[in-house]
Amino acid sequence: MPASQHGEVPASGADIESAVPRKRADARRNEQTLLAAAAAVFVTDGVDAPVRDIAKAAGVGMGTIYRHFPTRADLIIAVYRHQVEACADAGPALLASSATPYAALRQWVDMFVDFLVTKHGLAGTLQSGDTRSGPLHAYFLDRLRPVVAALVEAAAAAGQIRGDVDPFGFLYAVGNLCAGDTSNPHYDARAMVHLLVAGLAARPQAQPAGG
Amino acid sequence: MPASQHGEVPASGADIESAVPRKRADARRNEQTLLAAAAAVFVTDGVDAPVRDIAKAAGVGMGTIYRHFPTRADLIIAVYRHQVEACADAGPALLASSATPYAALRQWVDMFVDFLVTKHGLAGTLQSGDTRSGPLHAYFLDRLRPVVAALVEAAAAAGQIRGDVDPFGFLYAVGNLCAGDTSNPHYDARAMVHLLVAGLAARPQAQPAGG
DNA sequence: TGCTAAGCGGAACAATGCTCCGTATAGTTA
DNA sequence: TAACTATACGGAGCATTGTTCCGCTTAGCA
Repeated sequence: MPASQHGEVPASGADIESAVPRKRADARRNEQTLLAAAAAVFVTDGVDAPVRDIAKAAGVGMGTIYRHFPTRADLIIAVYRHQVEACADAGPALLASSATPYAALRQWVDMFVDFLVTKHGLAGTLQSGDTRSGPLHAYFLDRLRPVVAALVEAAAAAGQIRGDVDPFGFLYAVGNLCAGDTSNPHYDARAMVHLLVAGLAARPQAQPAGG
Repeated sequence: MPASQHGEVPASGADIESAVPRKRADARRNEQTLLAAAAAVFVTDGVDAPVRDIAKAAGVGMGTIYRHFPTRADLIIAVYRHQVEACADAGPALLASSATPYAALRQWVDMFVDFLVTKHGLAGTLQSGDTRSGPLHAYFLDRLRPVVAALVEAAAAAGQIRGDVDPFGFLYAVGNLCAGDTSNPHYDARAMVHLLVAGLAARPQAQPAGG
């Protein structure tokens, strides 16, 4: 199957001639500089740092950023791509190594939450439905939804969680729970996600939904 | 007791002389016009509508908006104050009328979620930790936290939910779950909140929290 | 060494929250 | 009724931020 094959991306498809004529050396150098600078700025100022600050940190102009990364969201994707891929790969691995599918699901969620919570503002950018964040939103969800779906379906098949859980909605919900003021000492995103995951395993009972 | 006494606000404290010298007639008229216009714009364009649009809809200038409402957030608070107060009042009422505290909690959460979900963008504005939304954030949380705390504590005392639930965090979490792209047909905020509430009632089990 | 396409920097544009200040007027007083 | 002043108003303007545009520079090649 045409799986992910991420990791090193030397010259983005060097085999297919004519398609990508190989970038100029300074361009490749700048791309790496930008990724490093962006990662550093994201750590100190959060993912919401202005594009200008990143350009300044990298010592390049605005135009250079936007030639390499069409939008802010694309830059964010590029910076975190490796970690997202690692999360995606961890799903099947946990499913294979854990005692039960539900245990795998819990571990996977813990890993994902750790990722989101430590990247200040990332979860927020992920959820905001504005046009600009579109690509980021789509990338995360497209990449991770199948992984979550496999975990959820396995746990449901094993009878460990209810069978009516929408994987997409669940993933989105976990992201939402990690959004907002992450530095707020009074809000413990991990605890709330644990509650949500516990709810997954609870036997569905008649909800007095008044609406 | 100096309770809320919201609803009509004739001259904001007519008894205390000198403190508030009673606004001019045109000012009072404009404030009402603004509230109505803002409410209408929020319904059609969402809570994130630009201040300029609201000014235009009300037929006033920017200055007029900002004299009446120091920030965007204050305007939003004013528009939804009645509904927030209604939510706050519903807490004790449900606790008194419901069969069990947990049932009251569930019903209250349903009511709150209905409120948030139908006001496009409100939950998002609520959570975003930026300075501008500060007042809104603070108002909602300060007003509703005690209500949720009473519900949660009653349910915990009755042994219906776990005892280690932080009311603040729970309220914040519900708000978060309602944030994001509410119009996304693939995301059902109500269902996710139900999951969270179900997790409240689940017996705490050893979480393999790796951290 | 010279040429050209690829790449670069940063000014400029658009959107948006908010401030400032000159002008208009409600309410009062003579 | 006329004059006066505190109050209120309108909207231009400022600051921030994502994004685009375009003239200048330079890597890579002949």
